[in-house]
Amino acid sequence: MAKTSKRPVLIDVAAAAGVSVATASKALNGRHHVNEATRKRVLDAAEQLRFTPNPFAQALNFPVTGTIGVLTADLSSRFVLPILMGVEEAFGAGSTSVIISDARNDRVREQFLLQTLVAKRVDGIIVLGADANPRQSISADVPVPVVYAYTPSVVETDCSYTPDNAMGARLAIDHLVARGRRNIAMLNGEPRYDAATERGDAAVETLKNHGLGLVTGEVLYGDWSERWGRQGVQALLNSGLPVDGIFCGSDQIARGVVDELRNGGISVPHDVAVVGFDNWELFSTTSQPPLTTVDMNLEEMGRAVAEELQAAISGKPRTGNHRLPVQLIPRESTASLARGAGNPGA
Amino acid sequence: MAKTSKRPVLIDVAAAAGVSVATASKALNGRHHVNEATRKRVLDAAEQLRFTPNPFAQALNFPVTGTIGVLTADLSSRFVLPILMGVEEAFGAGSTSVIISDARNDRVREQFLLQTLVAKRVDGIIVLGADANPRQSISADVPVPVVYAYTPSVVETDCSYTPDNAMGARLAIDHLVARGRRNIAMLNGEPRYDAATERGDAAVETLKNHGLGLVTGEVLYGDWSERWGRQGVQALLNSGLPVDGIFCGSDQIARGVVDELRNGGISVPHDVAVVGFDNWELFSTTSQPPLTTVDMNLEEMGRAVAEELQAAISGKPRTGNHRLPVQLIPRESTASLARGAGNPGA
DNA sequence: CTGAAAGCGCTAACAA
DNA sequence: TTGTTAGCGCTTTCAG
Repeated sequence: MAKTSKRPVLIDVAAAAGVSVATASKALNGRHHVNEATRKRVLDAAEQLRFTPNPFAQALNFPVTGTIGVLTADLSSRFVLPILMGVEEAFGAGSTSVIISDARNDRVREQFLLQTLVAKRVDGIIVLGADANPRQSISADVPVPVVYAYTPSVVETDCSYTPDNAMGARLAIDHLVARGRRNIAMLNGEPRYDAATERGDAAVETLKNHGLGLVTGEVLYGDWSERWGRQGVQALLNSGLPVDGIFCGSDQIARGVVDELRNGGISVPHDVAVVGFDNWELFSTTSQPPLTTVDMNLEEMGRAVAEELQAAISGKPRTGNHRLPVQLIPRESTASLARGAGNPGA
Repeated sequence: MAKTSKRPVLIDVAAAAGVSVATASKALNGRHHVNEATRKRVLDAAEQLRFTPNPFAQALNFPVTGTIGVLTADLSSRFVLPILMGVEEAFGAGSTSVIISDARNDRVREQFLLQTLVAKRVDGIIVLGADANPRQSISADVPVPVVYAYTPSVVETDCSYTPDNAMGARLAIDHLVARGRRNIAMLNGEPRYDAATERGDAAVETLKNHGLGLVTGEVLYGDWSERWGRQGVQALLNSGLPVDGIFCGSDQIARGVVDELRNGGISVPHDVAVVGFDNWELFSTTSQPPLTTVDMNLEEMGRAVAEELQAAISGKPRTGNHRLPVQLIPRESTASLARGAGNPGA
């Protein structure tokens, strides 16, 4: 019968190289005790036939399968995607494939997807949360290592990576103070999010270390919207307080703040310097002026989590919640007055 | 030696049920000629042992592997994610896993990832583009079916799904005309994108069918930004033309348009009705007023592409570029004057 | 209706 | 250094 042009398998390579499958296997895998000339012959044959080993057959012989699962709470979340990209980058180049499953904020669906991942024999699982509040642990439901990203697990011995929100607040406040601002207010997001409270608390503490306090006495909490940014500015203006710096819990808030200040005829950064949070470029770079903001390095977080999972899979698990350093991205909303377009005197 | 608590395998199930592996296999897979009582015993045993078949062993016996690859040009693209979600939804529930790889707009990297996917024995590949311009075909480089989404392949016999941009423009213009607008302008995106020209051309043609023409004589092309929306409005105002409706090539443009009209003291929708494109909710719903816009049903596209790939894998391939219907989402930016907050008199 | 045995493609003892 | 052989876990003829 006609030779159906199937993929070449190891036997074909072995035959072409005039050796046994065992030798071919060893040669291909760089194992010990293979004559260099023989190895070369095998490699050439494999090349010629465009042979790629069947990963399913390989997986059958090994405890690890070369696939990991990413379970997202909500794929459409703004914070999930950059982390996913980091994960993909860390694994994608190598021989590990990344299977994604999106729970769509549904616990039942999540449990189902988890079982599916386990059935597929993933070597490990990354859980990507959409907010910073601790979540239920899945580690006990699953026979493989799990690493949590953005959202930590409530179980302290699980391994999680979350952004260092406190560090972000510290950088922001230090920056404002270094820019000569002393009358600082904070317009924060929703207090039910740990991300908000961590930033708020750290801002207060950092100010205290500078011998300062918030000009409003306390952090102003609202939601994460532009609208709240605008409202907050209104409130500040109405209060008559001498504000010269505003630290916002998110770039969206900051965007509203900057817009409303402009509407009120107040110059940013000359009269008031503004710092955002997230470095969501859609807002931070198109704002007028562009926003100084805190970047959580989410892609980096993805990479870190990927490496941590790799380590756990190879038997070197780490535990606890790791705070990933953030960085300040200085832009014009806090530019030095000397260089700014504002009043050059003083 | 101690029984290391490994996963149960088929032999274990067979033993527990007191049958041979062959029978167990048949029972589990609903094959012919298995006594109902026996089948039940096997199923119970499997349940008890929490047995899940090793997919790698299964794949070794079947031509299909139950995994498909998604190759994205740019994971961070706004258009890619919704499609990916649709794909994930269509496959994720079933037994097919979705492996993602992000080429990051790098041809070399793309080729590499492609080979990796092939090496992993995916049953098929979905190529997710980030813009509407036709792209190079990969179908010849790869021994499995390929379906293109958003970005069609230049090869006409390849199978692609793209949004029906012309339909979107038609819906938008029909809607404006139905709202009584006769002096319509179009502020479009960059002309080097097919998405822009398709929308522009269809808008002109639809107006002609209504016995109308663009108030500016021709489509105004710019880029996809808010800034261009604002500039465009300025230009229209300066021209002194009696504009009462603006169709925008994107929601970002529309957002700029609405903002600038408001700054100019012109009421939306009373004086000028505005229609956007994309239904990017970040802009379309937060705009003041919220934007009537065209939704490309990208998640639906993801589902359609997934089904098409399924079909192709099971030997029923289709070819050609399929235009996916879009829909108009009416919001306040084109509300009826009678119901609007504007001048209630006529 | 059931089971023994072959084999999917590969790796790893063990001989030679 | 190389080849022979026995599996990995499963499905599937083919006898019984």
